[in-house]
Amino acid sequence: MFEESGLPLYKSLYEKLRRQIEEGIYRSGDLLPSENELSALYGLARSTVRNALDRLVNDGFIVKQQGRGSIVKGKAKGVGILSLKSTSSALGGNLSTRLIVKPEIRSWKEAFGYTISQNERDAGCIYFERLRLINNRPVFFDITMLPNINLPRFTMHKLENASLFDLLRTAYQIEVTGGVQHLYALKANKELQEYFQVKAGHPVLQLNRKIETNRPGMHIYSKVFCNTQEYALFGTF
Amino acid sequence: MFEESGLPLYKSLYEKLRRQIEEGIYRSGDLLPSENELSALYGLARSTVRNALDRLVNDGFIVKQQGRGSIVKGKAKGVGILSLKSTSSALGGNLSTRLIVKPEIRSWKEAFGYTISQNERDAGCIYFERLRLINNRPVFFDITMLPNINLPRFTMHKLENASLFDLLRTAYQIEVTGGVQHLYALKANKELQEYFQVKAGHPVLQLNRKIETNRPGMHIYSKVFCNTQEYALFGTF
DNA sequence: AATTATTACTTGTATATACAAGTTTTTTAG
DNA sequence: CTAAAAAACTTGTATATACAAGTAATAATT
Repeated sequence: MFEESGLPLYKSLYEKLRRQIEEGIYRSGDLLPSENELSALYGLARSTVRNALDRLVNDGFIVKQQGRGSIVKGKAKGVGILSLKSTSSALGGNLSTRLIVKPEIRSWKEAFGYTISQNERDAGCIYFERLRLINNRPVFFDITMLPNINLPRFTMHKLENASLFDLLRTAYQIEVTGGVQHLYALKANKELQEYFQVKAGHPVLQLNRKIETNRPGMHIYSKVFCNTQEYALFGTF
Repeated sequence: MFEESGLPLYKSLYEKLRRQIEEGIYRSGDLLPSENELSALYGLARSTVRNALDRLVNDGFIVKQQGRGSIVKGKAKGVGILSLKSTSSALGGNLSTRLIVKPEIRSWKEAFGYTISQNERDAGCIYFERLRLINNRPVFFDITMLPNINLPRFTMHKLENASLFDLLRTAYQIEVTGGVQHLYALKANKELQEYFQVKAGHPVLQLNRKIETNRPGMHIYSKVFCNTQEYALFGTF
């Protein structure tokens, strides 16, 4: 079944099930086929199936219950805090992104207070700024920096919506393994007042993150400002 | 070695290694004994050792590197956002907690906008409020609510520092499995102005959380206000 | 018909084995 | 002494097997 993909068997099964959940083939509350059924279906040992399911549990796609089965949750865990959600109504397809600074190669200046390694400094910095709008109203302003290590044609990709981590995972096999984050509440400065169309003194949420990946020594540095008046910064963990 | 504990073997090993890391027997950067060594040391199959190590990886205590070994990180992942850290200097032993409302049994009114199940409603609500001070200056004010299900003598325990989750894990075998959180920046109201000793208009960070546990249907509801002027809300993930 | 006991099915725990892939140390060759 | 090759480690992937523990469906009993 999975022979020619080059990926490990458990990873192929993980991606297949993940895709099926994201495409709605399995819906929230559904039971996945049992471990023995998946084992027979794809000709894998039960341990291999369990390895794939363990990762789906870790990523928040399913929960398991002894005696019952694997229950689909339907949505992935966020990366720390990343996802966003309306405080009032469901967030439809009204999310848009405006690139303030298109992805470009720079030299490193600073990384929001986090320390960067010599490797990262030598590689140079991919830098971009985005303003995100919900229903055409600006809600998030974020700055992202990452080292330019083995990322051919990165600046060619569109960086819209929340696709950065999907792009890194599917195109470069880079996965997020963890990180640290710092949160502040502050008053909007002039730049943010302009971006968010708010008055002086308006409270704004600031989120700084240093994100670890499965590439040793490669981190993603991110700074997000959020106008939480109508929309909250939302996350699952 | 672990026969009489009643716990599964992999869990006993997990707890043992976790304890050793937290007590500083293994320091950050150290290598744990290899899987084969642990296997021989405690008379366990390598799979069982790997099960324990996988959990240590998930909890952020170690990272593994193929060909090298299991490298100790030394600090656990926070529960979503929970830990706190000074923005200027290292946080010494100067953290103290003042119980504003001692743990008491109430009936449920609301749960910070989150929906609670009928089971939880029937069980009643354990409620408490805490003010946390760093160097005798108030920084966090939090309200916690959880259903009173099979928690004998809970209100007898001291709830100081960040011990709630340790208490639940060690005394009641309750572990956090995930959750959702919402973040806002807002201006301090009169109550918070008093608690934090700040002026009107001061920006304050608010964090609402619904935390899932390994007990199906049991959640912890938490609301935290934070004065981030000197200390940031800090978390690892 | 309702209750109880049994059975079948589910995930959880545990062991044993084998080889692949990556890293470090040791040995060997120059 | 240096550099390459080999060996001896490490974790990663994969299979096969067995029984325990929890849940759901079925059969038996009252």
